[in-house]
Amino acid sequence: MANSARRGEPLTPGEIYETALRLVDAGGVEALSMRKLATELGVNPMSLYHHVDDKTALIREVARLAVSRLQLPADDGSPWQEQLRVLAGAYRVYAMRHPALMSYIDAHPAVIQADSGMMAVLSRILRAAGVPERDLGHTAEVLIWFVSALVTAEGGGMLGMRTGAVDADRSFEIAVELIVDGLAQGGAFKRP
Amino acid sequence: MANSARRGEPLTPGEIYETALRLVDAGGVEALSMRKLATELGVNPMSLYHHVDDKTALIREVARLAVSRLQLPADDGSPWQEQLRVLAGAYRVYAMRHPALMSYIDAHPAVIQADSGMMAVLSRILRAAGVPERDLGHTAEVLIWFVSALVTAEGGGMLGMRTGAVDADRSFEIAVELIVDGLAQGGAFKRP
DNA sequence: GGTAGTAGCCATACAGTGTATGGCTGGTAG
DNA sequence: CTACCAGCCATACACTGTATGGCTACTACC
Repeated sequence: MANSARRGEPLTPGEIYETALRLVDAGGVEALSMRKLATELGVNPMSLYHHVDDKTALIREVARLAVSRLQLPADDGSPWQEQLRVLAGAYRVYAMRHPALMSYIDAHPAVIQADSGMMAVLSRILRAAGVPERDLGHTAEVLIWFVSALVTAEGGGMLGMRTGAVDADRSFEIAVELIVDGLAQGGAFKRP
Repeated sequence: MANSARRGEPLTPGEIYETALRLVDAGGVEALSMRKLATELGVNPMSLYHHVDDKTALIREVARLAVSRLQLPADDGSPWQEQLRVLAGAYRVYAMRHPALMSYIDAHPAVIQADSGMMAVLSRILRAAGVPERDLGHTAEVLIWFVSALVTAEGGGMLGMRTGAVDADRSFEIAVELIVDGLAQGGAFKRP
């Protein structure tokens, strides 16, 4: 394997994705260009294509890398209401770490086919909340989109842009409590 | 005013925005380029700049045009639960007409500072639901993000991509009923 | 009526993008 | 020793947004 003329060692997928993630975090997805990434790595732009199919594949891998770092809370036996609050909080913290990437993922969710362990944890909690099996998928989907949109908006500084409301913590609290109350009520799952 | 060499009449903002909206609806925001738009209008690309500041201003105007067509239901005296369902449904129908643009607006809400009449209608309904004045802004914000994310996802064919759930109508129904129940419960607005 | 001003349009050019193509080099398998 | 090929790179193409400057024909004013 011939290594680079201007670098000591060959490129690794790891450093490519890490560096790309850094660029995205710093300037948004639109600030990530193959040329900038290459310069950052001290390498010719075309060299990247020996490790990555194309730019969309690169971003998908970067997204996967970020998602893999989502810290999911374990089942601690506490009531489902509390576990749901904790899960939402964890998702929020995670989103604040990569706001630009979150915004991209929201618009291109194909990048993550299976949401790592997120779906499993959420399903368990929803079952505990009494959501019937036939509505589990739909409900999980809805809740992920709800929370995802909200934390992405907050991370992108887009909260309060429509209404002037400014206290993000309060908005998030209201959001979570609305969901908890709605689930507890269970009216959405009544047999027709 | 010298009119075009290759067109009979001067460009109008109207036809520019209409055509741009058509392009966006057809191929997404990324399919809208100044050159394509110009060709579509039978005009030189640079001619557009006499009517539009730059591309982001163009998109903002296109978004405004689309938003102005949102059909908001009037107060018909029915219970707030019902009015909220109708409002959500109207938003959904509207979003399905311009899915690509919705996705863009969700990621760049700065394009619409004041959501036309949407905020007013929503505020009225929330007041009727008993949401205290100090939480009105936050709650409205949260709900708009909730519903907006969901219908954008549906319009973009991104629903079911995370969980495999496929019945969009059912997902939407669950979403709305969760919100209605949550508001009715009112636990989110209890004094600390 | 003549003239200055300008609205509208266009040609050219520049810096940037993703990536297809093909060639070089040096380590490794047979 | 030879063939192969992983890794890297130089060049090139089509595309993007838009800065600059020039042309033309209409309007406003003297």
